[in-house]
Amino acid sequence: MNDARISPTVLGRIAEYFKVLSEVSRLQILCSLKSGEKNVTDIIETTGLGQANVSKHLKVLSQLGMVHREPHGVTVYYRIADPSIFKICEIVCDRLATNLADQSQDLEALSIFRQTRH
Amino acid sequence: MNDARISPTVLGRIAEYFKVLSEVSRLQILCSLKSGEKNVTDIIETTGLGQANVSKHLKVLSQLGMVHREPHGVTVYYRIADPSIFKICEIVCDRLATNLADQSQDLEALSIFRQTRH
DNA sequence: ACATCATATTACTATATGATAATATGTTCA
DNA sequence: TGAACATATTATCATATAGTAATATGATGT
Repeated sequence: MNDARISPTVLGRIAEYFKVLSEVSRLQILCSLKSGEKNVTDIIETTGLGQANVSKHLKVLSQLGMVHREPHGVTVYYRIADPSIFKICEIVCDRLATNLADQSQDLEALSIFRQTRH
Repeated sequence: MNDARISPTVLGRIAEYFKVLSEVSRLQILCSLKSGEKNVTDIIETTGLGQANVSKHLKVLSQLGMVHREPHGVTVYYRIADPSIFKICEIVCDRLATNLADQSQDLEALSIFRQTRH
């Protein structure tokens, strides 16, 4: 009934969270960390992204608490700090999959126009 | 072990989905539809956003299959087409809440520095 | 046909940010 | 101390897009 008006401040936090997840490069980085802790050089290699770029993205990710930063001597290790990210991605993937399925079903419905030649 | 390299195309789709959810205005619109179907004028009123702005956002939302568009005569009704949005938002909110809780616990830990005056 | 109303589109501006090259910081080891 | 290396920062450019005013489209009732 009532629309449970959520304060713009809270919506802003949520939007901020989604914005971090809305870049392919950052998703690549998160995926590369899914199998476990990696240092920056490893991340650069597995993602193919530029060094400065990776460094900047890692800063964003760690500032929002999505990854955990742990320096060891001269190298710095990062790991996923917020596994709920992947649960969220799963839901999105499911949704995208069903969308695609619906679309292909629509296409299937058009089969009545197909010429049946053999 | 292996990082299950997801194709950039798929990651792009996922990123696109998150990008749509990463704007406060669009979250406002989605929230205003949570209680049920609304026409554009209603959405404009409940969100306080400009008309052109709402119209543009609704186009984005419906093109990505998040809302469903249904014209009735001169007015157009929109409704949530993808309720999994709210499940996702819930997870994010939980996460933000625990983040805040952690932070306030950190603050609490600093209490050893507090002067105990009464 | 015309006036009215709801919604959509267009054109424009201002702002944000992703990518990258160059440079800086900071650590280890000789 | 100084060289070598890993990571971070800065400056810059190019691109994307949110907001808005003005206008267009399209349906309804007279």
